[in-house]
Amino acid sequence: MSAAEALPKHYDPKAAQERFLQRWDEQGIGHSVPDSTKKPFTIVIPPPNVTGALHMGHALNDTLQDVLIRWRRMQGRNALYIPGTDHAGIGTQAVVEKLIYSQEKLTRHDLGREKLVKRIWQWKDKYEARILGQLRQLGCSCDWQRTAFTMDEPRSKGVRETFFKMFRDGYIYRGKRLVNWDTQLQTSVADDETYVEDIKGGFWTFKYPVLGEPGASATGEFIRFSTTRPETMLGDTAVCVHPGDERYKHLIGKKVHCPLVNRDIPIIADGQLADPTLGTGCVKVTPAHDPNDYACWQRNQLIGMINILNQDGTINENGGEFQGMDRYKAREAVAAKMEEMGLFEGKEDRVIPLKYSDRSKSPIEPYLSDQWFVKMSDRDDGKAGFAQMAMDAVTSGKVRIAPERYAKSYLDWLSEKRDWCISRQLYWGHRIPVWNYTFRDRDTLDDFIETSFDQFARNQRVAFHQENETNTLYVCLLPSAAIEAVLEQWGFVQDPDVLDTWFSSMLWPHSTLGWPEQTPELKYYYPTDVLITSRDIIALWVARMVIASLYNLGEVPFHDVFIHPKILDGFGEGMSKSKGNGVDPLDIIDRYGADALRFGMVHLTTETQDSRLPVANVCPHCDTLVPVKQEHMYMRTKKLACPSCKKAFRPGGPWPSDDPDLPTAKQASEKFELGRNFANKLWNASRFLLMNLDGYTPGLVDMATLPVEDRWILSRLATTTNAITEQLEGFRFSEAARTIYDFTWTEFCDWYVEMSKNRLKDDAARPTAQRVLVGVLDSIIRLVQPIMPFLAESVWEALAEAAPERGLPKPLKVGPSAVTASWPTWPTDWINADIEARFARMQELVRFVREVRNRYQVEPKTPLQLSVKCAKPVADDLHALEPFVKQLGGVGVCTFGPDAPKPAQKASHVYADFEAFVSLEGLIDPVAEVARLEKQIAEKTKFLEATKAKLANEGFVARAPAEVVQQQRESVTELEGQIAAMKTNLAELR
RNA sequence: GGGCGCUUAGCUCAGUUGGUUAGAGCACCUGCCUUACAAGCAGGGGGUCACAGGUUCGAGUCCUGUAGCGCCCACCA
Repeated sequence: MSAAEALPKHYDPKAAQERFLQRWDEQGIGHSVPDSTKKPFTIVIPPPNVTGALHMGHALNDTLQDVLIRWRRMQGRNALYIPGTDHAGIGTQAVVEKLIYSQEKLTRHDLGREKLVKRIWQWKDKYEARILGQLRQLGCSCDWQRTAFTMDEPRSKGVRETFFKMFRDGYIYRGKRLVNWDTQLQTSVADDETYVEDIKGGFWTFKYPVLGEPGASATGEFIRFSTTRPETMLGDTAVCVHPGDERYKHLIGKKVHCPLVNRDIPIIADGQLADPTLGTGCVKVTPAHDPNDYACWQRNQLIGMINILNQDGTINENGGEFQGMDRYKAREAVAAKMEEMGLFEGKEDRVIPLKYSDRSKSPIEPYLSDQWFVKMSDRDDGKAGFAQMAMDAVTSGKVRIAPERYAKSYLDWLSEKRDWCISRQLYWGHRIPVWNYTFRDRDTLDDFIETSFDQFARNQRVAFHQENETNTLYVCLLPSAAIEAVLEQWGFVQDPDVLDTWFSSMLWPHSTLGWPEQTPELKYYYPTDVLITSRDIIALWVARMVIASLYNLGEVPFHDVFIHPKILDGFGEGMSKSKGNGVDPLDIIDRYGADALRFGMVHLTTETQDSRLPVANVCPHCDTLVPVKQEHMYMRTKKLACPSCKKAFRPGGPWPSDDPDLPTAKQASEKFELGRNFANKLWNASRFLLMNLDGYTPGLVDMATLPVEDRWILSRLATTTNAITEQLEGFRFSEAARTIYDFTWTEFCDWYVEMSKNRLKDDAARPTAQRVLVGVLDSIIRLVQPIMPFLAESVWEALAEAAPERGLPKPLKVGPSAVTASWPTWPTDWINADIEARFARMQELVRFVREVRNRYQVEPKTPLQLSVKCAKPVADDLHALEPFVKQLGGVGVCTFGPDAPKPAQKASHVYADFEAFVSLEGLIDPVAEVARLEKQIAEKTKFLEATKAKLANEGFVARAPAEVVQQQRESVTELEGQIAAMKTNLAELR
């Protein structure tokens, strides 16, 4: 028994993964070093958050990246795929804080900054390892030696440098802004870190008494307004009406009295804030606690702004008698007080949307707070600001976004040119490198700058900003322990905040290459080639990377951005932790193999739409697939009974088990059977070859002397190779997967391999057949390697033993690994339309024979009289049919050629180039055959009429392309011939 | 509210600049353990391309509108 026969009948992905992951590590296939003789190809991973494990979205993203990397590497590019993770400030801190609280009942305030950060680093180490492990399991050929983390030493340097430069150049400024305040975590959160939920709330209507001329007392008139948050009345600084609203026109400019805090506030007109068609048409203005009101204040700054909240959500000293109350208590108290004063007009219940913090799940308060900002708008000197720079990069084509439509979201978002709040009130993150000191008065400050501070004023590592309103000096430093020490000696304190996570991720394409150091890597690999990511972070991340790269290096960070689809669950909803409908990629790898997972991912990556992934739980007791139903989502179902074995289990998913005795199901999805089956098919085709390679000798294959099937498969191979190359160039991943699948399965396995069986038994034909078979298989392995690397490597290894010298047309000694093999290219004249047409005729003949077998239900051993009258003889090609005819077993007499005899009682089949007859003697009732023929004639006639009608249409003949018209004409001729032949046969049969 | 998509076979999806009778995988039916593969082979059934208009010689494909679904952004005193 040969080694080939010892190969298992099924491809074993687990064995392959184990074996080749280790070997690739040893070979260091992903490791890349600058090499001026080769062109680089670089991709940086969108760093997954260290909050948790990879999900299917990551699997998709990382697969696509690795496909491009592996493909370009085969094309001879020096491919670098940089792996890494993101510290994900709020997310990670929240997860760890929650964990610590649940286990030890300690808050971050109990622990303090240093201890908490230490604990988060431990968490990070654990999850980073897990993520990188998953990435490796996926088969990603990353350069593990270049693994980066957004908070490691080199990346921190980049952050510090960038912040310093931006501070120095005036792009970073200190501002008081309204932020989403999480009163529980006591931090501001970004808009994208919040979600909105409808809750039952109240809708109160109150009135303020209108005052007369300045200083005068109440006029007796009232102005009515409504609110869902009465407590904010403590911070009202105006009431606002629409300038065109006749009801209130006479009141504009007058004042009302706010009795809660004993304050007189103006009535202003602002068309953007007040809508005369809503409610009373009048709104109270609380600039410090409402985004719209804040915007109104920006337009009308004279009205002032009053903050009424403490950081923990209680009312501060500006709230008068309500000071110290929680805001929700104060809401009721304020409403009661107003009622007491007779200023309450009514309350209705109303469902109101309330913004929540994604992390703490507590309601967000709009809160006035001191923050750091990056200026996005255009500069005062008229030069393009950051937002404009990023827009120009795309409109000029320096950065191409695919699919194209996403360029619009990118441009739309940037065109708002909104400044970016970069400070976060957290411990976990890059500490803001600014020290400040607030002086007693302006003179003291000026004096300090002139004297003491003078030693730093021109220091290249120091930048400072003097804030005159508060007499505060802000000093930003590049790392310098000495200067820090001096500052602290003077009483300066470092800003307690950390930077928004995106501030470090925006540097990723260059910080991973060592920037700000001028490393050889930066010089060689930068700019990177392609960025692949999901559409939800186009604005947050992609745009900012463009900005940061242009600012730091004057170059775009990448030339192409590919936005991949979103993976939805079986019901069309996005996968998320909160819905509990996620899938662990490792479950899929475990069941179907990494190759199948990758193939599935590539296959679903179409340009137009997102893809649903119906999921099933695998019963841990009996392996039955139990489809996930919608009601299992949102973690509602914690226990399921297997419909087959009746035993209980917990549905699979990303949430932790709270019942250790209940086994957890793994998850499965039929979608990955496609890839698994394909892997198996290719595996078995390889097995077949290996079993038939005895006596294989490498040798030059001469195209001119090859039989038709060889020339056909090579023509198809060349076409397929070209197609896949183009598809990958255009990020048409799904098409590439389908192309290699169809070629391998249908053309190579179903037709070519079958045809080769006969030749392999013929001593004269065997050597060439072996060479072509091996050559084509070798090419298939190469074409499939980027998508299914473990499979490719498995087959490569097996072939290396049996046919170490192979390839078309001239065999060469191959290298040790499919990963480093070259991407195929072929002579253009291999593509041969005539040969393909000839072959198509043969396929038709074969299909006829098969149809006969199936239609007439011939018993396997019953001899069948078959005769094929070829109108255009293809005698030279007939040898290729033998395996198929033989395969049918029952065909006794089979005659081909122009003079093939017609049996007396026969079924007839008419094709474009031939007529075929099968003797019906003893098989079926001729009456049925008559009926079949009549039906077929009717169908063909109907189509013929339709075609003729088309040709009779002057518009069609005049305007359709000539070749289309010609096709129709040929179709008519052919149909007429076929119908005539059928009629003759019908007459004979009768 | 603004923007972007989607709606094609029972399910999941393809469908090039409009052009012969709209495809695949799974599922289904029939027959096969044929010496690579039953995770397979051969054959077959199944679609008014969401709906209504329009442009065109010709529409799954282009335009307008309607309905349903999804995503992004903004907002809701």
